[in-house]
Amino acid sequence: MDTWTTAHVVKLTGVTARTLRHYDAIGLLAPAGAGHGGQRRYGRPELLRLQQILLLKRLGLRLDTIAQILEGGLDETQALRRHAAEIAAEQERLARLAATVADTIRQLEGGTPMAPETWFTGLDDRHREEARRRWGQAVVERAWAVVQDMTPEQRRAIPAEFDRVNAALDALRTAGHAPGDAPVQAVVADHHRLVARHWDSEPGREAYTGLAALYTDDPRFRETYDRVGAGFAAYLRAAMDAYAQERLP
Amino acid sequence: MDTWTTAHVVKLTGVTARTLRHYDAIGLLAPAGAGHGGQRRYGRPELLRLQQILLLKRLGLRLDTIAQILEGGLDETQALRRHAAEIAAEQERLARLAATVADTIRQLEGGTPMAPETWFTGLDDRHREEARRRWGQAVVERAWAVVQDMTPEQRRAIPAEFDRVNAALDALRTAGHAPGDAPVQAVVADHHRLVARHWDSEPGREAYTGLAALYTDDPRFRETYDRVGAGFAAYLRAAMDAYAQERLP
DNA sequence: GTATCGGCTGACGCCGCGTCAACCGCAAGG
DNA sequence: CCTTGCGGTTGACGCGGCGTCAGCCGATAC
Repeated sequence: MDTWTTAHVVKLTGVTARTLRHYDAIGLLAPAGAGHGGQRRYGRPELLRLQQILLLKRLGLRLDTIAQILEGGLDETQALRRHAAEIAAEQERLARLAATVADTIRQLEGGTPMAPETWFTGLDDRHREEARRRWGQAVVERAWAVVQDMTPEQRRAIPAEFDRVNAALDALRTAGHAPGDAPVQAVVADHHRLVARHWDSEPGREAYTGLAALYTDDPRFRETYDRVGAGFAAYLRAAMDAYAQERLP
Repeated sequence: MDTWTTAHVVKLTGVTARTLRHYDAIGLLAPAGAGHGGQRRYGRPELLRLQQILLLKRLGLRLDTIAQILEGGLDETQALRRHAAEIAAEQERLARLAATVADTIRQLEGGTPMAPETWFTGLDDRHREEARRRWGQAVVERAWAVVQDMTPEQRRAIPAEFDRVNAALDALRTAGHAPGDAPVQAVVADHHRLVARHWDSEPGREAYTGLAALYTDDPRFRETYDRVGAGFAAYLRAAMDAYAQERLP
C-alpha cells in the first residue's frame, strides 16, 4: 500500500491524531480518502504536504497563512519576511518589558522610590493606546517621544531628580513648615514641573490630586515615600493637594 | 460623592466598561455596591486596587496571578522574578526562531541547500517534545546537545560538508556509475554518517528512505539538490534507497 | 460472547477581553 | 403623553490551536 492510517502518520510525523483531524476540519490537510468505517487514509502527497505544514509551523506561521502559502495564493519568501519582522517587533516589546519588570523588582526590593514617570518607561504600542485614553492623546505621544530620546544615563537620573525634590520638601517639613506654606508650595511647583516633564504635559487638578492620593493610599508608594522620612508620604500628599486646589485648573 | 460610575472610571483609568465587568465576573475587582438600576459604583479602594491591577497587567502578568498577589496569597517580588524568567525564556525562544526564519529565507532565495540537519537548528523546548516523538527520544536529546555546543563557525561548516559529499556523488554519477555501485554506496555511507552525526543517531531504514523520498518529492529539496546537477536529486534518492535496503536495519 | 483496540464525531476548555444583541431607566424635547 | 437618545445592564459568541473528555462503531483476539 502507499496509503497510511492515522496511527501510522502519527508515528511517522509525531503529530497527534487530534491535530490531523483538526487540519482536516479547517481544510488545511484532507486525507486522500476514507477506508472502511470512515477511517482516514493518507497518501504520499498528503504526507509531503504535512511535512511542509510542520516545517512552516515550526517557524511560527499561523495555520491560515500556511494554507495560503500551500495553495499558492501567498508568496512564501514574502510571508516569511513579514513574519520575521513581526518576530523582531515582538523581541523589542519583550526587551522593553523585561527592563520594566526588572525595574519594578528593584523598586520592590527597596531601591529608589517608584516614581510615577516609570509608568511610561515600558510603554509599547498596545499600551500607548490604553495610556492615551488614560491621560490624553498629546500627553502620551510626547511622553513617548521623550522617553525614546532619553539616553540610559538620563533615565537613571530620573530617581535622583525626585530624590532632590523630596529631600528639599522633607527639610522644610522637619523645619516646621505646614504643607500649605509658601516655601513648601514653591518646591511642590518643582515637583509638579518634574512630573509634567516626564509626563510631558501639565497634570491638571484631578490628575495631580489622584497622584497625591496614590502616594498615601497605595502601600507600595507610601512605603517608598515614607522611607524619605516618617510621615513624609502624608505630608507630600497634603502639599500636593493644596497646590492642586490653589494653582491647577 | 466618593463613588464613581462605570463611565467615570473609564475616563479616569482608560479601561473599557467591558473590562470592568469582566474583572467583576472573574472576581478580580468587584464594585463597591450597586446604585439605582443595578449600576455599578466604584469607591476609592476599588480605584486603588484597579491601579495596582493595571500596573501589574502592564508587566505582562496573568489576571489570576494578579488576583493571587492582591489577595496576599502570592509574594509579589517572587511572582515578578518568576515572570522575568519566563520573559527571558521567551526571548531566547524568539531569538532562535528569528535565526531559523532568517536561515530559511536565505535558503529560499537560493543560498546553500537546505540540508535536513537544519531541522534541528532552531529546536526549542516545545518542539523538542514534538521531535522526540518523531525521531525518538535519545536522538533529539543528543542532537540538541550537539547543536548547543556548536560554535557559529561549525554551524556554517555544515552546508560545506554536505556540498563535498554531494559533489563526490555527482562526480561518480557523471562518470557513469549506477546508484547501487560499490563506490557510490561508499560515498552514501559517508552521507549517512553525516546525517547521523547531525541527527546524532543512526537513521534507520525507514527514516533514511523517508529522507530520500523527501529529496525528490519536496519541490524545495529537489530544486536545491538538482542545482548540484540535473537529475541529481533522483540519483541521490536511488542511491540512498539502495543503501537503506542493503545496509540499514 | 465479550473485551480490547483503533478509529470516528461532536463538544467544551483555555485567556482576555471585543463585539454584537436585547433590554431597562431616566431625562430632554416634541 | 410619547419619542428619542444616552448610559447602563446581562448574556452569548468569537478569536487560535489544539488537548481532552464522552459516546459510539467496526474489526479482531480470546
